[in-house]
Amino acid sequence: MEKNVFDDPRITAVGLLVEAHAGLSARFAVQYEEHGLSAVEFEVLMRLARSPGNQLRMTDLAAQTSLSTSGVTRVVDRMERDGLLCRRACPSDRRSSYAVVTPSGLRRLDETLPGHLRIIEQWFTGQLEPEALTAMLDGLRRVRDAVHPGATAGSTDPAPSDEPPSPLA
Amino acid sequence: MEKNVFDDPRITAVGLLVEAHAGLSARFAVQYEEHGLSAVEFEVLMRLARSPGNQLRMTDLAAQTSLSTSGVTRVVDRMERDGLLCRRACPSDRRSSYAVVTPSGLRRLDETLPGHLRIIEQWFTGQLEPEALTAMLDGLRRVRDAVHPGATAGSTDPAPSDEPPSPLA
DNA sequence: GAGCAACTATAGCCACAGCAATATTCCTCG
DNA sequence: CGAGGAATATTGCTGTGGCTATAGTTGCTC
Repeated sequence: MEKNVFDDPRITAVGLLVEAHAGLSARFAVQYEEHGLSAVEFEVLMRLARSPGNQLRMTDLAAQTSLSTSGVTRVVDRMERDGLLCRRACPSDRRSSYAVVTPSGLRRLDETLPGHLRIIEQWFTGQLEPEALTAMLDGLRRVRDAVHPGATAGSTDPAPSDEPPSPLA
Repeated sequence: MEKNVFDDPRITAVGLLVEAHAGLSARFAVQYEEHGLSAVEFEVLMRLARSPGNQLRMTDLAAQTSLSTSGVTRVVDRMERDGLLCRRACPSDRRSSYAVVTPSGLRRLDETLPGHLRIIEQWFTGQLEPEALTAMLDGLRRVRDAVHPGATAGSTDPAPSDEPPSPLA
């Protein structure tokens, strides 16, 4: 009997992470759709709504999401067309424009958030006792801090902007 | 001072999961690329290589990956064109075809796996002491079992096939 | 002040994947 | 045995997002 690489505990570990993430994302997606949003649109709304003035420069929005700058252009195009966002010229730098959440966008987010939180509680945080939950979250935080999303390549100290790279946590 | 929804611990929790996953996936992606593979191609190779006969019916491959059946058709097209896979007619059911890993595909996987494992260890499993790691993995397993990837909608008992739905863990 | 590099947003082009439609094959029931 | 329905793989169409080029803007250097 030869050793089977596929049973390697490291493979198992990433499998758990990937499948937990995928399953949760799928749950989120169906709930987003109930409110006419996609996952990226929801994330954009969240990032903007938590920013001062409900707005963010396109570049900063790209840095905070998993999108490229051109990707942000397209998403903002769609969401502006749908009335959730609008563009605003940056007074101090004519290269930049702000994406601003409209009242309609804020309303949409308010409608979507309660169900979102309910899903998180039902399928994620509520699945574990408090100690187990904090243990898992501590582990995830350590991993997150290590891989540091935003520092994709092996740069020593990216510091892409003044904003904290991961304000979500 | 009003309560800020964005500081809700549930939001923080999913943020950790999402960012840890995203960061790790990004690390994986650059290593895959060093060996001319994409993430889905690597996953396809893994799923096939661990299956008896290094083969799987297209539908079963779709069920085991995050792809739809048409998605599998395209991926297998590309990988067959690249010589990593080949199609084989199913003798017992002429509707089905097998995707079979070629020796070249197995070689590619063998070349890619060591670096993959190294990345997992460096950025994921190696970031935590053994007890913290198992605590986190136990939590992830509970969440994974709850959301049950493959049962996307609210069906009570999907049981899509005889195969275990998540052989990765 | 002129020149030049860096930055910002966008548009063109392409790859990828999902949905729906289609063709073929299998199975079950009458 | 035949008909109808389920299953399987594929293709067309579409939406999405990344990469690169481009145009406009800023700031730095000399």
